[in-house]
Amino acid sequence: MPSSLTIGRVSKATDCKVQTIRYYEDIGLIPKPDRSVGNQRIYETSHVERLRFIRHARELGFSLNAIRDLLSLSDQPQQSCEAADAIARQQLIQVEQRIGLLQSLKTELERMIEQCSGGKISDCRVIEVLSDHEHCITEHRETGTVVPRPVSGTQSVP
Amino acid sequence: MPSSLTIGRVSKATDCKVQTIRYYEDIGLIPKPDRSVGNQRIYETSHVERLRFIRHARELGFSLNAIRDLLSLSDQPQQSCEAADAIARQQLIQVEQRIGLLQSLKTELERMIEQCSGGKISDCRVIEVLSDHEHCITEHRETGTVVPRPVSGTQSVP
DNA sequence: TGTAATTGCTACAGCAACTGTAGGTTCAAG
DNA sequence: CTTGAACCTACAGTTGCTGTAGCAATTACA
Repeated sequence: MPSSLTIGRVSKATDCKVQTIRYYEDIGLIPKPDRSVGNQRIYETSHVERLRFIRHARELGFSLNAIRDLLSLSDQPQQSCEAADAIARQQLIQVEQRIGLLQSLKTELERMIEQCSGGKISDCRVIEVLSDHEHCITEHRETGTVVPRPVSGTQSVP
Repeated sequence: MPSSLTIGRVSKATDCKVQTIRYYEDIGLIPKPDRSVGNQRIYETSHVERLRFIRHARELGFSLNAIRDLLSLSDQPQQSCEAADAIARQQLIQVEQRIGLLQSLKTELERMIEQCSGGKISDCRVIEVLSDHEHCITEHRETGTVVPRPVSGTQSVP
C-alpha cells in the first residue's frame, strides 16, 4: 500500500514537525502507532485529529500539561465539561495577565526610546533607564509566570 | 572585614538569586570577582550596578544576548547610542507583536468560553474549537518568535 | 572556646517544548 | 539497480535559569 499514513504525511497534514510528533509520542501525548514491516510508524486518522487538536491548543498558548488534561477529558465525552471550561478560563486569565505586563513594558520602552536624544552612550536614556528602575513609571515587575513558547511557524519543505 | 560584598549580600542588593549571579558569571555576563582567602567571591559596587542593569533589562523582556550587547555599549560611553536605540526599538517591536498575538488569543478564548453551554464534553465548545481552527475568527498563528521567560518574582528568604 | 546554623563552594541534573545532528536503514521512483 | 528522499534511534543543544548533592568556610550564640 503506497498511501499509508507515514510520519511525513501526518506532519504535512497537521503542520507539526516530524520530530515534534515523535516527541509527543515519547512523552505520551499521543498513543504509539503501529509499525510497518520496515519499522516505520503507520498512523490512523485519529492520530491526525489528536495532533491537530494539540497543535491548535498550543497556538492558543495552552501548556502541554493543560493539553494533556483537555485530551483526557475529550476522551470521556459523557462527562461534564466543567473541567474543560475551567482550564480554558485559567488560560484566559494567564493571557490577560501577560497582556497587562506587556502593555506596561511597551509603555516603558516607548518612553525610553522617545527620550533618547541620539547623542552619546553616556547621555543615552535607554541605558540610563535600564540602569535604574526608579526612572520607570509602571510597576512592570512580574511574579514568576512561565510564558509558554509559541508554536513555531508554518513548516515548509526547504 | 565583616562587611565585604559576598554573593549573598549582592543577591539581596540586586534581587538576583545567588545561583543566577554565578550563572551570569559562567556565561560571561559579569566579570569574575576577586576571591577571599577562603575562596569566596568578593564583589565590588560595579558588579552590583551591572547586575541591577541586567535584572532590570530582563524585567523589560530583553534577552540575555540583547543585554550583552547593551552592556558592551554602556562600557563605551563615548560611542554613539544608535545601536542601543536600535536594540530597544527591536524589543519594542517584539513586545507589540506579542501583544497583538495575545489579543487574538484572548478573543478566541473568550468566545470559546462564552459559547460553552456547560453540558457534556461531547457538546463542549471549548473542545470543539480546539479540534478545528476553522471555528476561529482570528488568525492567531505565529511565525516563530521566541518569547523570553520573565524574570522570576521577588526572591524571599524562606 | 566549642558547636551549630548559615552561607559559601563546585559540579551537575532538570525544567518546557521543542529542534537539530549523527549515523544508520528502508522505501519509492526512474 | 541505483539513487535520493524519507524514515529510524539516540542524544546533544536551545534559553534562562533553578535545584540538588556533598562538601568547606564563616558567623552567631552559649
